[in-house]
Amino acid sequence: MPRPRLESREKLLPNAMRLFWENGYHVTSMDDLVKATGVARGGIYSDFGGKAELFRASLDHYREEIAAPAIAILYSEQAGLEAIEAYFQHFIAMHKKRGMPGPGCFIANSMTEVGPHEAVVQAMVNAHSEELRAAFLIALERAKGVSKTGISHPNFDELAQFLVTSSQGLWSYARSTTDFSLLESYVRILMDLLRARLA
Amino acid sequence: MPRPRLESREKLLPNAMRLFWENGYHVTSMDDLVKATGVARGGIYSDFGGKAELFRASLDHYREEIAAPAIAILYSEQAGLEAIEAYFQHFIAMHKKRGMPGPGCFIANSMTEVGPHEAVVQAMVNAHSEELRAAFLIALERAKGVSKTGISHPNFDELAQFLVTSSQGLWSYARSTTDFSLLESYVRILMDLLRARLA
DNA sequence: AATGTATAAGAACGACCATTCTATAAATAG
DNA sequence: CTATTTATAGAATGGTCGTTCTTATACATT
Repeated sequence: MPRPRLESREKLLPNAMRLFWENGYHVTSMDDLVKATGVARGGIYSDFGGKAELFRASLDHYREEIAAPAIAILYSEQAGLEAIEAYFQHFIAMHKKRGMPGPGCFIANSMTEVGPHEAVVQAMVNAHSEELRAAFLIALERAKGVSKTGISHPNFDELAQFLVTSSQGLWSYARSTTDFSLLESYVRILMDLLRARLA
Repeated sequence: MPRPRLESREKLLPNAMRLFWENGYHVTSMDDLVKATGVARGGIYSDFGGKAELFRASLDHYREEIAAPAIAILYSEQAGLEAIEAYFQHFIAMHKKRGMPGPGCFIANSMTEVGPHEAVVQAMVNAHSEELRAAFLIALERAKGVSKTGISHPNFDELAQFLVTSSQGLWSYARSTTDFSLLESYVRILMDLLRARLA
């Protein structure tokens, strides 16, 4: 006898994620969410409990649907440095499609806006950073494998964390500039620095 | 006949700046500002006009009182790379004093939270980034001067912009981690990469 | 066709917010 | 002392927000 699940309900999370991602937590109102998702107020509350919970679910959804496939690139079979470059190009291609200024990285945005005030969000952000750091480390060690070098190896653990930290800056910039080439330039320089250090 | 300017009024801007810096625009209420600054509601409105204008004035105050002295380090007489390292150490020392997680960079925070929704703020943020980029470029060219190198020079304009972009990530992280050594590690790796590329 | 449930639409509520306004005190100038 | 200006304290206002509640509708099962 139950009425079947509507299509709008299935798209609730992706649509909510997009709003929070683009506009942030505080600027996005429940009214915005109702209008953008096509789901009634009551539906959102019965499915998620409230705005804060929906935000957390959106962040989880981002990690699964957007971040995870990107991180997977770092585990691909290619040589280490090429995988790192592909990781960045993957995100940049997304911003090329959407136009600038872009939404940046939902997780990086949340780190700045709500992380310091919400322990749960902060934990999710840190978990993502740790995942990303581990993936960078794998790729870096593959790059080390083919190094013929002269100078001493860098500290790869620190270098992996550096890549995580540094790339957050790129996503911040993507939100504030219309100059798309800034993103490409960042990757060019980053790869140049890595190659100079590891070659 | 006029009543003299009170001390609390003079500290209005520094106190407001601190609140916006630590908590962001939306989380900071006029009530918070009244309590933290000791200035009556009416005083804030007659001096600045409203919350949005006070925020902009706070951002300007940050550029003058916090950012400008830091940027000045990049113009100091020391060799280029040492000036760049000193710039980062200066900000890190501030976070060491305050404890972690720290406030990050007020401008970087604003870039993420309000930049995309407020054209005036976005222009201020971009102006700061441009100043910082120019200062990094000067320091880099001083570093180039002493290079004895083998490989071709990097593109210094792009490299300066890379430093601006990358460092925004550092300030984001300062807001979300209690691990103070992450900041130091970032600078160690960054300097290591620069030295390997320019030496 | 009748029933029961899940949904939509939006009214209603209480809290909070930015802003304005009023009343009052403090301090200087004449 | 009086007048004037500047400040404080906080009440009042109007709007918006998140949340809850009510009513009506659509649909699958019986």
